[in-house]
Amino acid sequence: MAVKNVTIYDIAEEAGVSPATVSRVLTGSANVRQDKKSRIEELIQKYNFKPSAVARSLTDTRRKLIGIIATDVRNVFYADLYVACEIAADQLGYTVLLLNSFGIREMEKKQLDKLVEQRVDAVIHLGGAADDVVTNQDYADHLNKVTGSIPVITTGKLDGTDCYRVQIDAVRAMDILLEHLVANGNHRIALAGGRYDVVSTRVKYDRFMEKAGEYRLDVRPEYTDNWGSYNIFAGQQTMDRMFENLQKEKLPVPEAVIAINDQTAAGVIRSIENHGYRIPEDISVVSYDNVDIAKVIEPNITSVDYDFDHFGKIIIETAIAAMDGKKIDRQQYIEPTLIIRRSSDYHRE
Amino acid sequence: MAVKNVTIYDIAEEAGVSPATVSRVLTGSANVRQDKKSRIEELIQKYNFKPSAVARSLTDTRRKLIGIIATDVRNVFYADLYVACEIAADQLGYTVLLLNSFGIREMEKKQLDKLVEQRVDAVIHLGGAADDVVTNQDYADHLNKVTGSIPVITTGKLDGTDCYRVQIDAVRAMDILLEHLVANGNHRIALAGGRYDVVSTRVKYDRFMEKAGEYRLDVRPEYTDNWGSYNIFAGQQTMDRMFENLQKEKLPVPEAVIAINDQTAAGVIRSIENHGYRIPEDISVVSYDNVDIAKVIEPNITSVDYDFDHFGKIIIETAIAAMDGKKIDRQQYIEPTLIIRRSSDYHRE
DNA sequence: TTGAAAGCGCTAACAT
DNA sequence: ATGTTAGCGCTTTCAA
Repeated sequence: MAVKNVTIYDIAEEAGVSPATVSRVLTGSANVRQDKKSRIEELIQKYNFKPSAVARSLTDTRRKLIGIIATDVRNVFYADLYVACEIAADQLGYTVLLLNSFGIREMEKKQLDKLVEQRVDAVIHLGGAADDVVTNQDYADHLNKVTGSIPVITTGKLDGTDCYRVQIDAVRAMDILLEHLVANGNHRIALAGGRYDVVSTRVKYDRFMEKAGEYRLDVRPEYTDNWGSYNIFAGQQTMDRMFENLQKEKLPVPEAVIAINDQTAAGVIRSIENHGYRIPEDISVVSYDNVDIAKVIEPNITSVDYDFDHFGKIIIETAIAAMDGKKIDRQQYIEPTLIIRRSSDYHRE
Repeated sequence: MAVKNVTIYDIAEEAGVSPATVSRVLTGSANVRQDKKSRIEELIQKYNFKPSAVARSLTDTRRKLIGIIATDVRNVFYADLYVACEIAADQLGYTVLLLNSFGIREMEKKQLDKLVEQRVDAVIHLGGAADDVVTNQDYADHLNKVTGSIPVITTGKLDGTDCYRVQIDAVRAMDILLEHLVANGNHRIALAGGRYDVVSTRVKYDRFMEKAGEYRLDVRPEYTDNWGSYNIFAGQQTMDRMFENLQKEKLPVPEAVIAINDQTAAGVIRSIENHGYRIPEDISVVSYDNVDIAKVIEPNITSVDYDFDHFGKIIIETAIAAMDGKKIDRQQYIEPTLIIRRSSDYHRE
């Protein structure tokens, strides 16, 4: 434990060269005579010497470290996206430092400070404050203090800050779902789950309303205003409540339900089955994210896919381009794709 | 972007004091006259100055950074444990650096090197090589090169290395399940899922066999040797296969199934229902880990809980104690608890 | 209570 | 091709 770390000086001394020469073979920044080079490399092997990234980044200015603030990696959506970022970063020679905020604003600020102290080269902000329909001013102020020196990339939006947005095209995500459902003869379509103050959710809602006329949808608050959360329990509750309201108003059950994500869809499916309806024959169910549960639930769920690998890659590339001072769009969109599965694979008359 | 970072010198100059004094108020390591102190603190506020953890740890030797190598955070088990570690570390003033190995040995070595370069104060190894019933010698050698200077903590085992083990008491975990099942009149008990070369799985298997006589269990390979993986698909396949084999041998279906984890149990449940049996009336199902899916699947699954918060805390405390050179047990056990739910809440005659 | 100065491990500019 | 030197931003003796 108390063993002193080997340094470049130790190697230099034993090899009978200067520290600079050792540094040169380490970085490959300049030519070194073959015999010296071999000698040095042997010593490096012998002591299993790894140059300190800490000392290195003191001069380098570039730390090769990207910070990520995520709401909670225990949520598959963030886990998938985080891993995609980690892999993309690794391939470009960067390391990623993950910090969770658990949806707590104070925590987000604290984690941001931690990243600044670590002198990360860029900050990636997933969820949390970036999800707010109206950005928290206090957080924006806090962010603006660092945004001058470190580029910030987010998948949501942070109004009043100078950040880069790489986001799912939520409008398109709603469109492909509607096209699919309408093409299958569904016109009484319900929305389930999600919070009204989350920007990606709101965009989808607004788009649904925008398209309702064109597609001749049977729009009523009983079908569309079923807010909730993003998990399986909430999904089930939300759907139970919808059934209750519909019965009260003597309205027919929907022909299709668009759940805000796959977990919610799983809950919705449970509720529908508990109420004695078949999926997709009586009611079709579709949702967003295409995470594992969509492939696992019975029936398998039709879901909108974002290609996380690609998503993460774009995020990391944007971060690196931004720190390199390259000109890049402040706003980029991820194209969603529809994966059709049994839960909606049914044509209604 | 190109904005130069504020340093302790800038603050010192503007405050009309020496850098050392600024450092003193930053660390609180020595008294500073109140008026100077206030002046400095104001400046720190004004520039939103955060001392560089990089420069700091160049002198400090202590980086306040703990590295974690996990198999894959997209797996809830690791996500839960990772988050518990992150929280525990944060409370003790440490930051955690997560790297995934995706079960690839080469990747594990590479990630370990990355952590060494980052000069983490300790390494926590979750899964991967630490899960092997017989430790990979190559990896052990690689690890031994660092283990002299950095303490390594694992939840599995790494034979031939000088690491600390904080592990779930797998023997006890099997015992409480057996006690519960036998008390409910189950004697024809099957095992489902898991790989034979994973140490925690093997320990459970061995313990089951050890206890079989005492509990008068109906032991046959058709019931006990149903190896598989750790996910829902594998769970379903494994159970399907078991049914097939039992029918072939004209053996009765089991009264209870112990699945290797909750995901596997979810698959097992699906298979059982597909075969027309009721849970728990015809067959009880129990499993390990007590992650979300156990509370969500219908019927809810009886599962062995490890209290991840506590588990993570012990891991982090062990890491810190080890780097402080304190004497701690090389092997510590996490006590499992049984959470009884509907999937096994049935007394058989 | 405070400042000057050295040092942490590395890289890079400048000489040679 | 290689060594010397300065410097990165901080902490920590050592003096005063």
